[in-house]
Amino acid sequence: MLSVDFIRTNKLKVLETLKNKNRQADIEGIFEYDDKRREIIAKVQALREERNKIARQPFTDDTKARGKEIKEELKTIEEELRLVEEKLNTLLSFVPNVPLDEVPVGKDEKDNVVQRKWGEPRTFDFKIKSHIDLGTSLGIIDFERGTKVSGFRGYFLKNEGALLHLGLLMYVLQKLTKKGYTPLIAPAIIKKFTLFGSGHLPWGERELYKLNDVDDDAYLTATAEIPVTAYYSNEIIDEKDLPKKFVAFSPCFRSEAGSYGKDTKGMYRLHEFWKIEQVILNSNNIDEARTIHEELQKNAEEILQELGLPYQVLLMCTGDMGEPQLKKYDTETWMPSRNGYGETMSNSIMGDFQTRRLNIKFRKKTGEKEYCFSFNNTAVASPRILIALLENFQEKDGSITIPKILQPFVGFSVIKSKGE
RNA sequence: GGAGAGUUGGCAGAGUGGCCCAAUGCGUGGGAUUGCUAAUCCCAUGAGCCGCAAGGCUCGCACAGGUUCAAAUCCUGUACUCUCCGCCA
Repeated sequence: MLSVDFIRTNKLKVLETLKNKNRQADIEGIFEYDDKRREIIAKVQALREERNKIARQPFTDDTKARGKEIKEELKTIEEELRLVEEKLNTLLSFVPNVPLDEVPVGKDEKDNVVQRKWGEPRTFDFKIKSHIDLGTSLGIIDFERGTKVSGFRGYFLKNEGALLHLGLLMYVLQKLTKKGYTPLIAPAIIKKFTLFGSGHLPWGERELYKLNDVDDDAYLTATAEIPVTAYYSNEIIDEKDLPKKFVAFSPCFRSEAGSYGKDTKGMYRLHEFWKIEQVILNSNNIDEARTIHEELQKNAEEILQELGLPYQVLLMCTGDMGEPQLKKYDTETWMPSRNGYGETMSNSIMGDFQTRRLNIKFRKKTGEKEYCFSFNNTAVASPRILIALLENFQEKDGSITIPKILQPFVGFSVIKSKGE
């Protein structure tokens, strides 16, 4: 959410953003409804003022009569205000955030800019297997029974697969905790306001699982970003307590409506996965924002480096970033069976877009209050990362070598082939 | 799921229709005093809006409605917390 003031003073930039991010919003309508709103508020406040004055005076028949009038007038005018505000907020909620200057203008993913690559994709001297074949033959992933029990995109992780999944998450949770991030286990059942707050609504409704039959204000979260960003909703944080850094676990649920045909096999696109997410709240200082963004990026890259997985980092163009983002990096990890890089992490500066919706402010030393900036980046998402892990570290005999860093967390150094 | 008791500012806590535009204390921030520390004293400290300023206004007592000329206070619903019963990991 942007403020009307911001949109007024930066109208050209906002219109340009609509074009660059390929979105639509009724800017003139916003101005119109905002004018109406101001006008009505003035009236409402004047009437309330009179009412309050009368109520503090000695009670007479005259005051009673005037009081009754005011009551009636307020009733209609407050209803009018409610409708205007509702309309204004709806219009406002569709205005995307304005990207930073260094973000490339572009139409779609083809216009993203590779920032750097790390690691050489391994060349194999044998015919490689996909994670699907590896997982099945090693007895560590069971897709058939997964879909039997859970449905399309269902899976079981089994034996070393199960241990690897949890070990990875624990490794990352511990690593970032040591860096001073607060570990957090976030709720997966969340209220609607958190989704609106994060910017997943009003745009992404189709992506979400809704628990209508149980509770009409209950959804399954798509990422820990949503509950964790809302953690401080309606709160004011002392500037000296910033930044707030979290490393948060949650299961993630995605209906993937609209992508039925995509990535239908394997562990790339799933309805259900587990993820450790980095979430930071800070002041609205833009230089600090860039620094924090790089810190989040460095954490993610360190993880991939320690795992020994080749990756590339992309600076996302305007057309391929979401509504709330000021700037976004995607980190893509090498996946041999795709013969290419696949997205495994996504790192965003959200500015005050989310914090306005969630009403999260910070108090400066001077006592002034302003909206915080929010940030988030994946730390690790599994099973997707298992694709890279299994495929990159497979051996000729079908076994998998486990990266050193993970061994203490999983309790083995190799997943042995069950014999061929 | 059932029965009962609660919910006032960062915290404690007063207020049971109009003198509440929420007392007081603690905490916090700023200042004075001060070899250092402590203590003491002064100012500020719910949210927001208007104004260059002086100053003014609105909202706010879990949330949402309602009654009333007037609501923290009365009524209804909801959420949450606590105690007990049931169920459950």
